[in-house]
Amino acid sequence: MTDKEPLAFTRHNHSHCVSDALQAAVAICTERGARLTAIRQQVLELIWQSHKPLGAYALLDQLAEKSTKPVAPPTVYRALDFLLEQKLIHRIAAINAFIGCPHPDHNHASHFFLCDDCGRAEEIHSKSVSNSIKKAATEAGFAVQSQSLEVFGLCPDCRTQDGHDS
Amino acid sequence: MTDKEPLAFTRHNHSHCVSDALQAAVAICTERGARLTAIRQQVLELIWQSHKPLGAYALLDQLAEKSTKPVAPPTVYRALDFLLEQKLIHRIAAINAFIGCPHPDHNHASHFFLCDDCGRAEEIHSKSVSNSIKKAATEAGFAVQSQSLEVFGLCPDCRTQDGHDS
DNA sequence: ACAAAGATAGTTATATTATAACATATTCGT
DNA sequence: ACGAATATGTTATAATATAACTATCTTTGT
Repeated sequence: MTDKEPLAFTRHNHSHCVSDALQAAVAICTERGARLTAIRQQVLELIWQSHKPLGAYALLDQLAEKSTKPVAPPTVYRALDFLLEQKLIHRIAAINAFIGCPHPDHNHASHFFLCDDCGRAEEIHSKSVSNSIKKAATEAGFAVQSQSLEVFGLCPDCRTQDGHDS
Repeated sequence: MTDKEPLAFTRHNHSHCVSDALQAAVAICTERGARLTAIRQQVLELIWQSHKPLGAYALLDQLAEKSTKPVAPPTVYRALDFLLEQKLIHRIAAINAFIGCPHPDHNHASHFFLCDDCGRAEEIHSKSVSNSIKKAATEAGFAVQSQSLEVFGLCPDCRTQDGHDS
C-alpha cells in the first residue's frame, strides 16, 4: 500500500478506499492472529461505505436489513469494540459515531476535520499538530495515553456550495 | 481578574477557583443580559466543586439531595445548555461530562488534559497547539467553527504515585 | 477424531445519557 | 398591572451502550 493523501473532501474513486481498507484489515488481522469474522468484516464494510461517520444503531439497521435473523445491539458493539481495538476504525466521541481508519498499519492519534454540512470526516495528519500536543504534554508533565481532536466546521466543498452526498 | 496558570494538577486553594468562577459568571451574565438563575448557579457551583468533570446525572443526584422537590433531567440539561452557551463550562465528549471553564471571558477552543487515574481535567492553553490546528485547517481549506481536543493519560501526580481526590 | 478450553455470537434485559412536548410559574418591558 | 418572553416543572420517551447468561463455533492438545 502506498502513502495516501487525505481525500474525504476530494472527488475520488471510493471503491479504492473500500478495497484498500479491507485488504489492510485482512493483512493486519492475519499478522496479529486476530479474527476478522464475517460480522466484523460486514461492519467494517458498512463503515467504509462513505466518509461519513456512522452511529452504532445506523449500522445495526443496515446489518438487520441484510440479515434474516434479528440483530441486537451487542452484536454491533462487539464488532465495533474489536475494530477499535485493532485500530481499524476511530470513534468520533462528539457525535457518537464511527469512521474507518485509512492507515491502520501505523499507530496514530485520532485527529479529524468534520463537516457540519455534508457530514464527511477527514483524518488530519499534521506533524505540527501532533508535535505541539506532545510538547504541551511534556511541559505539563502529562503522560499521554490517547487523544482525540475533533474539529468541526465546513469542508472546502460546503464553504462555497450546498451540501451533498457521499 | 488576573491571568491564571493552569492548576488543576497542582496543589492550590480551590476556594479561589470557585469564587473566581462565580464572580466571572455573574459579571459575564450581567454584561450580556443573560440570567444566571438559582438553578444555573447551583449547577455551576457543583461543577466547580472539583477539577473533575461531572456527568449530568451525577449533578442531578447532587441537586436532588439539596432540594425538597424531585429534580428531573431536563432541569439539569437546561442549566448545562445555558452554561455551555455562555461558555462558562465545557463538555468533555469522550466521557459525557462537564467541567468549569477557568477563563470564560475570552473565546477559546476546548483543549484538555484528562487524567485516567485521578479523573482531573486541566485546560490546555497552547498557542502552538491552537496555531498548528489553525494552520492545518487553512491548508485543508477547512473553515473551523468549533473544536475539541481531549488528551487522556496520567497527570504529573499520578505518574509517580497512586490516585487521590479533589 | 475427539474432548476441553477459549473465543465468538445470540438473546434478553437493563443501564446510561439526552430530549420532546406540554403545563405552570416567573421575570421583564411597557 | 398587563402581556410577552423566558424559565422551570412534569411526564414520557428517544438514543446510546452494556450486563449477564446461553449457545455455537474454533482452536488446540492428545
